[in-house]
Amino acid sequence: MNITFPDGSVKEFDKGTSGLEIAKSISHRLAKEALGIKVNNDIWDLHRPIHEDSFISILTWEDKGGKMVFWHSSAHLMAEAIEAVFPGTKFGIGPPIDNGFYYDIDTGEQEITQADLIQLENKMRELLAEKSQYIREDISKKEAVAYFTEKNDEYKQELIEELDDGEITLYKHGNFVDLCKGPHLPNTSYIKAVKLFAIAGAYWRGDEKRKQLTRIYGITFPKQKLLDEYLLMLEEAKKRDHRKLGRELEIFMISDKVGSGLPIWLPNGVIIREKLIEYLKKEQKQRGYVQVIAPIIGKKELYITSGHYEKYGSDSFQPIKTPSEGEEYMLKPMNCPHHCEIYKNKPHSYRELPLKMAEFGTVYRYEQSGELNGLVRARGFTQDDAHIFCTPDQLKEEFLDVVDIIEILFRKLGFEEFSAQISLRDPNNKEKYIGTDEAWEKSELAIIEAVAEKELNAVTEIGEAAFYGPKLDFMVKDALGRQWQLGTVQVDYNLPERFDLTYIGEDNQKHRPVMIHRAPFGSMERFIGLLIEHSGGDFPLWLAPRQVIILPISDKYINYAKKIWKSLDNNEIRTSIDDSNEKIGRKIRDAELGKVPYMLIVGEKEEAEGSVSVRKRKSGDLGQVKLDEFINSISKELN
RNA sequence: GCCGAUGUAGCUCAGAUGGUAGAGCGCGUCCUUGGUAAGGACGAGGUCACGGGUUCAAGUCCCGUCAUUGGCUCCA
Repeated sequence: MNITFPDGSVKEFDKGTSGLEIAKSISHRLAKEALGIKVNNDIWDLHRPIHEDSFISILTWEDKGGKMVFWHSSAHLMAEAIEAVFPGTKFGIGPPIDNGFYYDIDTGEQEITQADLIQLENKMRELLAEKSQYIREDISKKEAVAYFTEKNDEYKQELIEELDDGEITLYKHGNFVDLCKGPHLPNTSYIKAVKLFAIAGAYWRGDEKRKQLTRIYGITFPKQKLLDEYLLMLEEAKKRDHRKLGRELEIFMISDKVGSGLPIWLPNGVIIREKLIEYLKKEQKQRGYVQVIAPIIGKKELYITSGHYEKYGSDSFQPIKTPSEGEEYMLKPMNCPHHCEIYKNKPHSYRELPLKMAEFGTVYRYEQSGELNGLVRARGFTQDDAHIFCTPDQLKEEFLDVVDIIEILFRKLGFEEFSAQISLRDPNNKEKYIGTDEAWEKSELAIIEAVAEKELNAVTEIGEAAFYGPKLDFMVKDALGRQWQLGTVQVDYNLPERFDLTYIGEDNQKHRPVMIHRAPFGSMERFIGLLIEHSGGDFPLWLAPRQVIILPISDKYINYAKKIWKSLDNNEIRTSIDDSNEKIGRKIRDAELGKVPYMLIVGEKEEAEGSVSVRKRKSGDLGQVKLDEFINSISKELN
């Protein structure tokens, strides 16, 4: 049979040759590193014989597929350990995930706690040393049902029910047998380092109404060194946690007494926030957006009209009642209903469209308590919202313009790597959505074409659209490679309908405009939370709350420091003076930990020459320059 | 909302088996007036999240509430 390699070369092998044998024929090293083999479009066990002409690639730790095989096998190993330590445990599912694997289990009466993880880890180490082979076995549905019925494992039984006879396989290793389609490592000894992390509850099959199982998360590696690096990375992430840095750098606070999920912006945070807003406003103004400001409450009827009350009313902050009239007002959960009312304030001609209405609007949503997370998930937050009212024909162009803004913003903030997700409707399930086929086709096409034109790296998800229109979401990767969902662009046919929005067309007839909702940052809170973690608190100069700090060598030079401060302040450079009674080394350390981009050290020499000694955050001493020179260069940097 | 963990000074954390609270950092005062990542001395800070209960006695044990946190579910 002919085996085609990823580089296109073809080599002949005997029928029944396994992936491992093919790897060996290439190099000893590859055979050692191989974890699985991709045969055509499936991943197979290395030991599984190949009988037909195939395209193959050998998967190692470097491949995502290789890691998946590795972690899937690790999940089985953990299951074996669990069964040994907690006999009678029933098993749900145990898949690999982006960083490791988990297994959902039901230990019945036996309670499993954090402390047991150590024991399980030890058991896993013991088991992997046994070098048990992972053995694949085809089994009939009847046999499979019989096996798991006897084992009294109703979860596996349920999974089998949904499979067709003839496609059921078991994997055995050591003392553990699992219903599993594989693939797996040749044997357990590939796993060299084990770490179990956490116990969590997880609903069986993700269904809130079903039993909650115990989920154990773990990660394994083929080398101890890789585990050490991973743990180090986790520590780094912890250091960058926006909740920790947000407190230390006095960006925001949360007070139990004010309410959970309600971040309060401190002066340093306000500077960052206002700078970002200023930048986006400028960008929007150039593109013809107009700013509006709506109140943060609105009558309940407004949200009944918009449909939000019906859908979210009972899970929202409940209505505010007026003292006498018996009217009910709600905290606004979205800005769009207000903006629709603004649109209706006067009749519109097609000549005015697109109308781009922007507001940094603060909204309140009663997020579930378990979801709250610093700035990243809050109950009160400010969207960098805008609604574009346009004709269907203008949709694509407007979409492109929005994508353009998002790109510019992300680049400006140093997120070079970002991707997008196109969410379309499920054409087999049209009743879930509102709007005509024609409108959907037009708007989906507009998004797809806009994405293609911008050459965005996008995935398409069918059935993920909102009920009122398709959308495009943007994801960025932060400095540690973590994905965050940020900006969103959504097409909406629903609200124009509900609010009966119209414009007069060229034909002198009334037409329905289309609305685009868009928020490039998503929310100021979420975005700044991400920015904190991405930058580790080392904000770019233009956003840094304190841009320059003057460090006098001793208090003899405080007067000179004040003079410098005045010059910098006149140039709108955010400057402070460390007039504490400390030595220069200490002042530098404090400024460094305070993440101030520039330190100006001034003493006898500097005062005599009208200069400053510049020290840059993280890079150190840049030498002595004239004050004017420094102001020039920093102003240039800020351009 | 659900499962697990946690809640002690502004921050980070110690406080076996119940006997009336401690460190480092920060803060204040004083000494020191210094040249590129921590100068020194002294001092002030705590209803041990809150509410009940057990006990002669609770930071410590039990119950409840609130909050934080790791997940799950949800996310206009």
